Amino acid sequence: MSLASLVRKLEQFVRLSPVDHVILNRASTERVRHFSPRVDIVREGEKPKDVHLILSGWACRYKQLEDGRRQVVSFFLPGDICDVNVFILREMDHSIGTITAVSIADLSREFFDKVAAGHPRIVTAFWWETLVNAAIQREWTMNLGQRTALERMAHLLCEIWLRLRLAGLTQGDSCDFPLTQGDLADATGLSKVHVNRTLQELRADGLIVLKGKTLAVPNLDRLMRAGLFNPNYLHMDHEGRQLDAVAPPDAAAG
Amino acid sequence: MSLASLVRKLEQFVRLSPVDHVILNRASTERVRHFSPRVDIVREGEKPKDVHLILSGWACRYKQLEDGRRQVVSFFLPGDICDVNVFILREMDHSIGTITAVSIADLSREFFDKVAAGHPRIVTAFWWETLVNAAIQREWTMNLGQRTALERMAHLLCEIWLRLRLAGLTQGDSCDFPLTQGDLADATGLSKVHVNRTLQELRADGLIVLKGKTLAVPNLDRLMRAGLFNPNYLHMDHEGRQLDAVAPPDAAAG
DNA sequence: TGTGCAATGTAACATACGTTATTGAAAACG
DNA sequence: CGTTTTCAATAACGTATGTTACATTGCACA
Repeated sequence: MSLASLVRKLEQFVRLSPVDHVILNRASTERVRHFSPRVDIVREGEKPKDVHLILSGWACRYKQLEDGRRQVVSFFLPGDICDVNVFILREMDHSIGTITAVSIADLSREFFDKVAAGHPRIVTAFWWETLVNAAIQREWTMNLGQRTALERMAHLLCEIWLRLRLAGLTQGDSCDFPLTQGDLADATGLSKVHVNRTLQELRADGLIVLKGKTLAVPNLDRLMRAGLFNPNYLHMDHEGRQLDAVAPPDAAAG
Repeated sequence: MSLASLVRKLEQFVRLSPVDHVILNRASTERVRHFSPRVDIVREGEKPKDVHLILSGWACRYKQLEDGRRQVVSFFLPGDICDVNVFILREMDHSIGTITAVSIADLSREFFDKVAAGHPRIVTAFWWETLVNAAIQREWTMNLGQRTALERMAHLLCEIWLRLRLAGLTQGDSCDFPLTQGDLADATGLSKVHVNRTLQELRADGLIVLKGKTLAVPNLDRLMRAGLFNPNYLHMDHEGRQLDAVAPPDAAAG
């Protein structure tokens, strides 16, 4: 449906040329697939073939132990790219599953080769995406290692909120929120029961309004304080800073 | 001192040309700096300028909350590259500090530009390094979120052991191990006291011999089982699989 | 070659969070 | 349109791990 979220996000950081837009647009409409909620897009152990761009819907990366313990290690929102250049690796070390119904575009190795050879601004934008994803993963490590249940949950909600907002998917102080308490448990390393307790506490403190599949954040600052949330790791502070490409000019001659 | 660990690691994955060797060799001898144990190389909030290659010694990435809680989010061993292309970002979202005395080579933006323009095998190797680091960070998320203290510690020790072995830094079943119990606590999200208890238990089970600054692993398989350790995420299984570059042939004409 | 400081080890006690179980309310479904 | 399944809510109870405190060892350095 919407390549808009990706472009909106990337352009926050690098100004893309008209040709860049055409390239991205073509790539994201050529090979589109649709998935139901709660199914796997990719499974651990498979050979990675294409890179997936989330066009609509929510998905997650997760890992599982033999005894069934499951950890969600990241969420994918519209506009997110699963892993630039994953096909370099021989096999997947994790699975990717949908939360809601999802449409994705499959981006081929050839697409990335073409980008690498002739579209340095997109290369820079993809490196930015890669570095931010790494930063998010580090922050999750911090979240699980050091924060209490309440802080952890507040932090996660702040992150999702800001990422949705960057993708243009919030309306006023509320947004769609399809995660179940079970999903939140798998993502925070807490039990479902304790997730419930924690959400009750956040509600009681007036930090969130969560009902059905809608989340409202009446006061983001307060929620951020509760989660000891420092947005620096999302590297969103780039308004007006329209970088030129990182690759040298001559590489752009393709 | 030793560029060897980096080259050894990368060549596990991609065959580098003689010219590639020269490039890497020059980059890693030009701008070398030395640091004492327990000092910061980079601080959160600073503008990233160069990329750091660890030539010798151990370092770590860490994040800290205002109240002092500290999480080590990764360890750097000889041959590790801190973050390919970090200078794309406006400021660091974490700090990098030494554990032991450390020497690093500073790799400039120009170096990466040159590599991107004319050395596709190194580009591939750097993407591999980047993707593996991301996989390691995900596994840490899993480790902190789902594993018990004993599993977590065993898992961490397995990872360090295998990474050291890949870098050629183990001798038989033992290796240098400069981490204090405090470091292990910060990395595993456990208290120092509980780290001590956990190490005692691993010792009692004959899974490790840890004394002074030396670690021995008498039976890696048993330690791996104790940590529910699946090495797939390190993507080391590439013997004989000498990939050609990912970038298209024409880009190699530099 | 002591002497001081950092690192390790241990005990007693506290608690945040997990587990199991049950209930009611929504969704999903045939 | 009833039936089934999933999800949320809550209670009672259990435990892995945290906290505080102090003793011991080891090592850097004067």
